Amino acid sequence: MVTIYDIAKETGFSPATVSKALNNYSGVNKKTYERILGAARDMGYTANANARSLVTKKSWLIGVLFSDDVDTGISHPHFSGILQSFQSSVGSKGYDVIFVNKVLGDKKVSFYEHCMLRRVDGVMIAASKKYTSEVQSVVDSKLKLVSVEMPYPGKHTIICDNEMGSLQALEHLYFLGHRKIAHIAAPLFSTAGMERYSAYRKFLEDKGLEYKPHYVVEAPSYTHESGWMAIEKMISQCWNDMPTAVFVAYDELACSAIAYLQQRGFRIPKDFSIIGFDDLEIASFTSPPLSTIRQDRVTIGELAADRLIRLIEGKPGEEPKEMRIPTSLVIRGTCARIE
Amino acid sequence: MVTIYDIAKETGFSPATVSKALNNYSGVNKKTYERILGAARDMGYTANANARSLVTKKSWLIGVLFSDDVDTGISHPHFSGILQSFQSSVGSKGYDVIFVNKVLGDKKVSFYEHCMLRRVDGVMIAASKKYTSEVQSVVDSKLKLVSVEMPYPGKHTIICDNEMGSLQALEHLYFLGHRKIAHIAAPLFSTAGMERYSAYRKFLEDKGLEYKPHYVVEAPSYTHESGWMAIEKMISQCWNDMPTAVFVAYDELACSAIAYLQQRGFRIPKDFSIIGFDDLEIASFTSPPLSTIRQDRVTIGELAADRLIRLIEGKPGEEPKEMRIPTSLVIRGTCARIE
DNA sequence: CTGAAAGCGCTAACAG
DNA sequence: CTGTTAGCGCTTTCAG
Repeated sequence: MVTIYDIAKETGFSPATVSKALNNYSGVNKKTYERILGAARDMGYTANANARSLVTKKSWLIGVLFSDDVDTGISHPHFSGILQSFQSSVGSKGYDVIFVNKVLGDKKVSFYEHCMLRRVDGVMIAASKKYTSEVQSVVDSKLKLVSVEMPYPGKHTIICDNEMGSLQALEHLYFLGHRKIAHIAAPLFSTAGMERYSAYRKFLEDKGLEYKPHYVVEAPSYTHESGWMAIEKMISQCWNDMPTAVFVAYDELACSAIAYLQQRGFRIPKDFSIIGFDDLEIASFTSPPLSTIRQDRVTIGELAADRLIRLIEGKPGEEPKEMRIPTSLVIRGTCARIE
Repeated sequence: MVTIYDIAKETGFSPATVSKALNNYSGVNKKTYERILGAARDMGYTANANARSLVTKKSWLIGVLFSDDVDTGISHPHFSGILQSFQSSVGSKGYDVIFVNKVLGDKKVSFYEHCMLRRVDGVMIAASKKYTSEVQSVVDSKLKLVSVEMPYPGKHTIICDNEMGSLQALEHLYFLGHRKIAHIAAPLFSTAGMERYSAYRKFLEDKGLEYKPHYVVEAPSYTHESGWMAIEKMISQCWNDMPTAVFVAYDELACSAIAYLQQRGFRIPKDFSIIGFDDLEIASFTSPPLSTIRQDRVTIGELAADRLIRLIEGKPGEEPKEMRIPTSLVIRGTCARIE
């Protein structure tokens, strides 16, 4: 492995000068600069980030923290969309992303310890569950952080405007003449689940519609099966008072609901109008394609990256606050005017 | 930031002993061990991975290399499934994963340079395109590596058995009585695209079926739109000699094809039987749900992790070779017996 | 079982 | 403009 000492020896300059040249410092003679860079290239030199971080106390590493469970795994389409955008944004500023896990080797290491071990410059939190002590320990620490799935007081939070989105969905249904609107909620321990449910309640109240407990089912998780169970339960408990439309808090649950209803012989949107939330890729592929609320994952990722880097680099940034990213209504084929 | 020197001072032992205790070395008195660990905990000590890596020359970092384009981005469902499994496997052995990009800060850094800068212990390559010099430079280097999307001679490759899968799909169609089988190929510059296409040709030959050029369309990319264009082209060029079934090399393309055909008034599977490849999540949500070939992403990720770590740790491992992971046929609703 | 000393590769004053 | 010196925090011989 070639070091700056090797280059120093080769070119006759001191390690210090070599370091300066390699880092594009101002006060270096053009000739020596070129001599050094030439030698570095010829000798196949690459800087050692570990050594550099040790002295500069900056790792150029950002930890991404997410729960290990299904909710926000890497392969979760919503989260991976945000991650993709976040990763490429911070990448363009020179930062690498590492995943922060609870498990590291045989030892179980806490999220916080993992972040410290790697001396990350900042953390992006994408955990969706209510305060767990594990996550809380990094929130309470001095680590710079942004959050993208749930708000933490006093911290930058870039999160979708769940109320706005829910209202867009509900207003759309209302506009189409629906008054008997049911709701399949996402797990209420998650921010998204809870906020969308609250917006549903608020909407009913604002419109003077009666809240019927049997019109609401909470899906136990964000999965396919969960959606299936939820709609099944809903149909059975609404048998004597069927809704005409259902606002489903998550596209994947909505897709399962459609599949279930169609299998039971109901027609979508003739018998039931369905509207989802998130605009996952699958929403385009159901038949009919799912009307839903789009979340701007690219913007969320970019903004989170921007805020975090400002925090890290001490740039004048806005005060840490909760930013709500607007949603938009995507009309496809699962909502019909009531007859 | 508390260091081992602080602990040494606090406990009265030397930094060397502290280090040994913290790392569970054998020759340490039980009493001192406990004293040191207690102090470390009380003082909120966390090791500095950068300093450690500098001396041990081991970073516990694994680079994941993928093309920046749509094909294998983090949010690509196939890739993210493998990544998820890979990440959690290596994580349990103490390794962290970083994404290796071409862009890092303002400078464009090559994949290889990025790996070197971070002194990664190994690399997982998930690029699907034919040899690009960028990727090639890391393949030709001394970096330990495994590949999961395309084979590199002399390197561990864990990849799905595309021929097996294609044959399963084709035999299924054949069994259902189809003889006029078309093929929508995935981009032929990718391993999967090429191998599945080759298997299609081989199958025709083995069955003594005629190869008709108008029965084959190559989708320009792995996207929704691309699938739409491909099926459109196919229908137009087959107008006088329609196939009864089409083997589509990638689920997402297949889903678009279904949507297009249905919109044109064709019935699936009555007018056309469709079978996909990969068993992405969306395959369950089309209507009818898509019959397809399942790839075992979990196994691929685990095996890749295992092989790479063996390589890194110099454990007795098998010779680097190409491992083909078996596929399985998933029968759902898009293939029917010909009438 | 414990400690002294050296050094991993690099940067950051501070001189010259 | 260039070099000297001193660490960053940790591990690793090698003595004791």
